Amino acid sequence: MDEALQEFFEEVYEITRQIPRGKVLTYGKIAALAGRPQYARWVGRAMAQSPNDDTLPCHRVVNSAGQTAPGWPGQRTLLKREGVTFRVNGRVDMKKHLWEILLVREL
DNA sequence: AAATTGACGGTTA
DNA sequence: GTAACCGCCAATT
Repeated sequence: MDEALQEFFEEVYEITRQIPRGKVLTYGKIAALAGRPQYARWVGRAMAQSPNDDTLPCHRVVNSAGQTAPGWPGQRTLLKREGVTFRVNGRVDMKKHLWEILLVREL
């Protein structure tokens, strides 16, 4: 694993930790917030290898279409449990729950 | 070394 | 509204 990429992963986790209950962020947004707009796929990789840390709400990360992670049905349940609503097509109602963060980030 | 693989995204049809 | 296409880039085959 590349050193810089490892650092990027850490930042991704840090950002993910700050997503409020009932809100979601997308892979692309997180990547951009971490300073690497083109690394959306690596955010996904970061989640895939993330330990089941209770301080890391990785279930609040969906793709830009509002779709939950493939191979992880439980994500839907977790989100619903904290008040996230889904549309009929099975996607998260981004209009309501996308976390609008304007820069910031201290670390 | 070359091709394939993703918890992805924006544009186009 | 959906589906296909192309760009992305380290890791894995």
